[in-house]
Amino acid sequence: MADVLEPGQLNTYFSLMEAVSLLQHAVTQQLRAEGDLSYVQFELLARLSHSDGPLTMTELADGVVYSRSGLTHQAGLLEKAGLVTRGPSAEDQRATVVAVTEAGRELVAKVLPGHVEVVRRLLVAPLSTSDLDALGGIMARVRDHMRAEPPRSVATRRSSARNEHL
Amino acid sequence: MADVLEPGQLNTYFSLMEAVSLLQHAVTQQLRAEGDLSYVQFELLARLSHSDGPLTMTELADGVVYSRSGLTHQAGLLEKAGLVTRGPSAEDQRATVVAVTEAGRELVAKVLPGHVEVVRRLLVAPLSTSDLDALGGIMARVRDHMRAEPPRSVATRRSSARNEHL
DNA sequence: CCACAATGATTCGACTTCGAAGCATCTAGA
DNA sequence: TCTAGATGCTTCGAAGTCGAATCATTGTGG
Repeated sequence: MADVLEPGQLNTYFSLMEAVSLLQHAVTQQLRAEGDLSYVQFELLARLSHSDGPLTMTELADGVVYSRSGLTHQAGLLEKAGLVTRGPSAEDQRATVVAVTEAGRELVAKVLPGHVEVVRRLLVAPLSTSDLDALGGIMARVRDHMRAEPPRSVATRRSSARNEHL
Repeated sequence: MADVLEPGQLNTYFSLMEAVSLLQHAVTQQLRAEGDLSYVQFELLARLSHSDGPLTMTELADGVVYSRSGLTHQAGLLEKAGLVTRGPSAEDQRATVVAVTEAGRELVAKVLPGHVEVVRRLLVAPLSTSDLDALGGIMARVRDHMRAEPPRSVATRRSSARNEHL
């Protein structure tokens, strides 16, 4: 293990960060324009739409934001917009369960095609099928590795399960 | 929209976004802990340290932030911290040229090893050399494609290019 | 039953980022 | 020269994120 990275490895890191930054900016613009949603809001709605039932705030936060307060804020906005509902949990009075409303599902369905189109145009289009397969495998491995790595005192009070899809 | 993305392509996109989000969060923590710098501030200092001479605000902003006002704010903070200097340009009275100070160079030198170490541990470690090479090539291609792609309603008023709409 | 810690969520303040509007300067054309 | 538009940067307000502190509930030990 070398102490210093090869120059090419650093360049890989920079390319990765800049490309994703550009992609993130593009999809953020699209979501704001077509659905008046932030990227996080879209992620939350998509997660709720895809889940079987309502989720608690903690389950919903996992993997989307790095602070609970941020989720509280966004969930409040989504509730005010009529896209989700919040209510007390039956089992645990401390917990708040969040459910997507019909309007929320419709909004996701409305903005999803445009979202996918942006991804297709910016990420999929310039790559070959084998490139995409390779990228998918590589990033899944990196992601899993990071999830497992010691959180290093990240303030997220980790909960039990980890969601896989979406 | 008959040809939506393959499920695997969408998963590639999600893996990419989540992995980079985790990586970004990790390096941000490291920079804040070891140098009291934000990621953008570090990028600006690194860019200035690496350049031959001072840069104008516009040159400095290119590729780092998506708004000029954000750069103005950060440059002000860096100047207040004594890490950069700002002064009028000789050729163009409108322009502000930014130069890194010795303290700025020293701070970059101080935090860079830890920064590289985080990247090595989270991104490089779980991948093989060939994976890294492939990733570098793929992301460089994606990045270049996005840079060329048009509809960046980004406020980057480029020197020679001219945007038609919006 | 009663402290007391752990857990789920919210409130609050500080910081960052962006977009629109504004000011100053440069440039091109009549 | 004079005027209008383009360009460089800053100011200002709105929105988002995070961390620390806080409130409420659950669980545990005496």
